[in-house]
Amino acid sequence: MRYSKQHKEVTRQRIVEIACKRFRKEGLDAVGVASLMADAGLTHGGFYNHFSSKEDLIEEALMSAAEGSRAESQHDFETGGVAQFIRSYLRTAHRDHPETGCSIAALAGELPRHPKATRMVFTEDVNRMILLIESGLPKPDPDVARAICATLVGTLQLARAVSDKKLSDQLLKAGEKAAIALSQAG
Amino acid sequence: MRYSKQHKEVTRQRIVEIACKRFRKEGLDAVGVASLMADAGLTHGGFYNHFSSKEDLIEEALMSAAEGSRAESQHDFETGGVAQFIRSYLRTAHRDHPETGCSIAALAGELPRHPKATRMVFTEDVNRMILLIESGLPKPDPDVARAICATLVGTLQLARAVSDKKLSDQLLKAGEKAAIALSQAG
DNA sequence: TGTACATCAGTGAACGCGCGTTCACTGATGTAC
DNA sequence: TGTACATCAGTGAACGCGCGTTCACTGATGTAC
Repeated sequence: MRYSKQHKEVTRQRIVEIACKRFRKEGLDAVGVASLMADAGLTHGGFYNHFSSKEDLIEEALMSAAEGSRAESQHDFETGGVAQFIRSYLRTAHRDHPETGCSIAALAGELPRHPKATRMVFTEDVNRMILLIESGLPKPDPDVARAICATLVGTLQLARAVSDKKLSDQLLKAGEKAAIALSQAG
Repeated sequence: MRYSKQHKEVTRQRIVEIACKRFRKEGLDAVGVASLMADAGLTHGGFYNHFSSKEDLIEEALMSAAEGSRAESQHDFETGGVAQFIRSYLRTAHRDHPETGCSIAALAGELPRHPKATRMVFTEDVNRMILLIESGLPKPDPDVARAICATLVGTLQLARAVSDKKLSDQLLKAGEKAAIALSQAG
């Protein structure tokens, strides 16, 4: 079955989108190639028509996830500055839906064990997030932006990991308060 | 071969200790039962004489890791207060040696996908770390302690995940500065 | 004190399963004549 | 316009491998007599 011109690219994008969501929700290792392709309505053999390896797809998915988040983040900054971005990042809906959320928070824990190339894509995303935060500070300071980034990521991760819902909510609130204080202190 | 009275307990502790290190370094999923037992000088079949499942060992290892860190942390607090604890937590040696470091930072990313029982042990550890930080604050405030905890964990995770050594060092420095500022602001 | 036996930590083959990857194949459609 | 052929996205069986777990077995030593 030969397909129309753009067909292959459309399929490829569908796979990347699905991977992008499932990686953030289930983790990089837990999502298998076969299960991913089944989700896209295909069989696993065709995977290698689109990607040279699973690691290759991971890189693509990381880039795609970052691109998706950027639009949302920039909207927050435009409407309410860095404080709005912080509140939006640490809202309970973000904690409860990693599949559409920040890939940095979702995947930071797995990345140290992945190849350099993958970590470089991730590092790009981290740099972009730091720059975005810095640009929203009353007195731009890269160190403050780095610390706010780390606070947001750490808060979201802990809020997702603990089994106590009350503590999880408290972590989000405490992280929000501290991140906003840091952003204003400069 | 029948062994002396304490022999079984000694072996069990050896397995827990090795697991404790390797889980933090390689991740919970990446460390297999067989490889773990080989590291302890045993074969994999005997594993179930000591633990009911791999998840059971994970719980044990989490408790053991937390206990090990506590002594070290308390020493930091006694000698230099919360500022010393923060500096010690964010030193490059801690970033570079997860196997002997904080299990919260090392495993937070994997925990959301583990059973409730495991997450409860983890939550206990998080609570203890928060209480320890709070007790060292000039004006004890649980929210400040929670935020500092999140900042430390997030900073260490990002510093470990990025591929750019310079950025990694900058993150540690920025996190340290911000965490100390938070601890003093109360 | 000497012997027979019970104990049980540790062994290693085997279980079913899912993993990432390879590869010979299919067959609908675009292209060349 | 009609036919023969090349293309190539997608198929599905198969590869070797490691996983967590089970189980019949071993054999040195503690215990009972």
